[in-house]
Amino acid sequence: METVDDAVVNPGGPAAATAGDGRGTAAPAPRRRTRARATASMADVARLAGVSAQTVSRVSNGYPGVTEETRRQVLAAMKELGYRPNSAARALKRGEFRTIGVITFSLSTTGNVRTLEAIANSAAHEGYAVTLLPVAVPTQDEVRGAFTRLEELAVDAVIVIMEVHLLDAATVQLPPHVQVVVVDSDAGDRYTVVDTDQHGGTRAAVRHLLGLGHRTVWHLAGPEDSFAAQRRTDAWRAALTEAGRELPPLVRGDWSAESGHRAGLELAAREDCTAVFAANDQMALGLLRALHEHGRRVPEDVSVVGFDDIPEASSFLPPLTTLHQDFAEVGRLCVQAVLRKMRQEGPERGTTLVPARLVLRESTAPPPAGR
Amino acid sequence: METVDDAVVNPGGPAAATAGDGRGTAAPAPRRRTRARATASMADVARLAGVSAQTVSRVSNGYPGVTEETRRQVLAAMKELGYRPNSAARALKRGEFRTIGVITFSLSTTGNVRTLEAIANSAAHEGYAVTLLPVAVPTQDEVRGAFTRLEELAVDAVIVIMEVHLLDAATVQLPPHVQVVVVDSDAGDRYTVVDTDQHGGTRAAVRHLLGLGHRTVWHLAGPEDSFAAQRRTDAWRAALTEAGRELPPLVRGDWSAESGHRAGLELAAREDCTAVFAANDQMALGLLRALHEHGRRVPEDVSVVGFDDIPEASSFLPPLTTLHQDFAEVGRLCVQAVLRKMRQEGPERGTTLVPARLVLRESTAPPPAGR
DNA sequence: CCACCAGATGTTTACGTAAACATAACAGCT
DNA sequence: AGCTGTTATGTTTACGTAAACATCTGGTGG
Repeated sequence: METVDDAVVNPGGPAAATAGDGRGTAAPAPRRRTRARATASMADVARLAGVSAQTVSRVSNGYPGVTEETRRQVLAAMKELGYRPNSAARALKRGEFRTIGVITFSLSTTGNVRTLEAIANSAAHEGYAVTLLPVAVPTQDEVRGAFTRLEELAVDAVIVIMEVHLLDAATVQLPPHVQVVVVDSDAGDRYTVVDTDQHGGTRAAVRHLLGLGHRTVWHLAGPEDSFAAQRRTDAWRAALTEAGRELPPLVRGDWSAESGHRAGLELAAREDCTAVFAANDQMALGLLRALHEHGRRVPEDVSVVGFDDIPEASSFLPPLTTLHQDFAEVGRLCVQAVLRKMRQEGPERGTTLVPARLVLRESTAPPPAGR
Repeated sequence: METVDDAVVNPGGPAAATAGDGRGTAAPAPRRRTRARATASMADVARLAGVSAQTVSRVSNGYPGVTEETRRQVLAAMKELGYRPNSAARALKRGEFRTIGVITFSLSTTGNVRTLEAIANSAAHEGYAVTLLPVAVPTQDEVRGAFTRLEELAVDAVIVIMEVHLLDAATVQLPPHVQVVVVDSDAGDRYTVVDTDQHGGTRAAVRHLLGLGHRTVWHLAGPEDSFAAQRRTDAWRAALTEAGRELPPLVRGDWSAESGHRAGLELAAREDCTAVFAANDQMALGLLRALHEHGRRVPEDVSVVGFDDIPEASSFLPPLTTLHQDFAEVGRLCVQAVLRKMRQEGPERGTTLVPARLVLRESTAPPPAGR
């Protein structure tokens, strides 16, 4: 073990003996404790390459002012020792971690997961790492807990994938330099927000169904505490009102297929319901099952449109017409926005919307003849 | 903009003027550049509380040997200054980051996501953060890239959620102290592995179907490069052989519902196929659609069993009988294992299996009378 | 021929924390 | 009283890096 350090001979430093400054007064060199180090440091590389640590630093960071010859030597030494920069020391010195924290509710919804994935990819591309801050239950306490953990965490910025009022309520003070970007929120006046264009997407769905001849469109809504759900509901109302159609009573689910099934039982019982816009694909799946169980055919008797375009949507019975969300783009924009804020190039707040695209499959058709 | 910083008044530090130590010999006090610090350090807290930085450190870490009185004062000072420990400095000093890296393929499969989520939760519970290392495409180059990024990353351990031969092939040298735990692999002889009991689960599925009276069981397999898929296929073969049944030809998919649909078209055409074990629920979904399209009823004509028990499985048409994977437990065990390795308490290698549980729903029944 | 410049390289220092060691105060005992 | 041990607290130092500053070299132009 000891041998490692001992083997590192001073490779003929330029006779630094004369450099005996006034410091080493007495004491016959108390010989630094020779411990076998797990990783090589700049000093080790410097010693082996016969240069100063600073030069190693310059090479490591690709700074100019190093001869090609010297650079080669340093690189060789790095390789020999298996040198890896110590990110902790680097972060301490530089005051930044090159890490983005992502705080989100349980990864059970497709949207969050896909967004997270895109964020991670974009961040990696920009040389940033992503630290995941899971929040088990969407209660204020939990959120506050996550933020408290976050406060001590090594991150330069935070992307929040959830309704922001929980964030507001959690009276946590982030370190002043930590930037925040939010998904799934309407707080564009206070934060930088990136989101799918819920309104436009919903509008496209409703218009598609009305265009097929349906008298009106029912809505299977998501949970009240979700901003996305709320926006879709609002947009649905607006689109119907604008078209001068009757507004059917709202049916509410909680995003899960099971809740879609429960709600679907209600809808299936109503003869006058010929078109349903479900706030996500999972609920649409449950709805499809409920309709099937009640002998109502899709799309002959009832048309269904979903939201999200999860990969399975094309394998539903029948394949689901739905709104495709470009999560990859949302994630990418989040990272861009947060980096811009860190460089103080971007605006402090404002909302960026990513369009949703209607994907036509086989779950929609004109209403039954009689209607 | 600037106002923010300017507004941060020094909250009446105890006239630190007298602290003019003996260092500044000549030069009329070059006055350290008075920059508005973003965060308070231990020294700041110590000054305000009238103690040494070391005492602040002790309080911060909950070490003993501090009077209740002193502790209170320090805590008050911390609160007043909004002190947050600097994790970079801490990591540098301690030589550990309290962070676990998770490297996985695209988060498109339920299993990976759920495992990741459980890992994140368990890690948070243990005071560890999770850094996500996304690998866009499962090529050696990509994996190597991820590991290279990882090498410079601030992590103490790595959990790999993917077939490990890619890891082997990627000739990357992790820093020696970084521990590794693997999911979805058979490399128990070289690594610490945690996984669902693919074999036991598959066996339960096959026995269930045989028990219902089916002559044999067909298998809709996952992609060849997935270890989990391979294990399920092997186990399916073993279970049939053991029962002395005929081994039908293998049908292969790629995990996706779409591939399940394609493969399902083949199966649906065969009259002698009355029972199918699909390697995951998504493919089972596609299979259900294909069977439906061919007028073959489930479960009356064909029985189907899936694997995973995704939340939507209970809303399939019909609700799917499937093997429930306890991803939460897998994730928890990964974290436990990796922490144990870090403390050098655990074995270097070996495999831990988490049982899969057969969930009976409505997609299985005895074969049609004639068969 | 020398002052001066630019580029390459070395030296010092600080980032914030916590281990190791040092000191001080005091209680309990002979 | 004097010794010993215990507890609370302070001081020094090192972790690995990189900015700031210092030094050295060789060339250029007056």
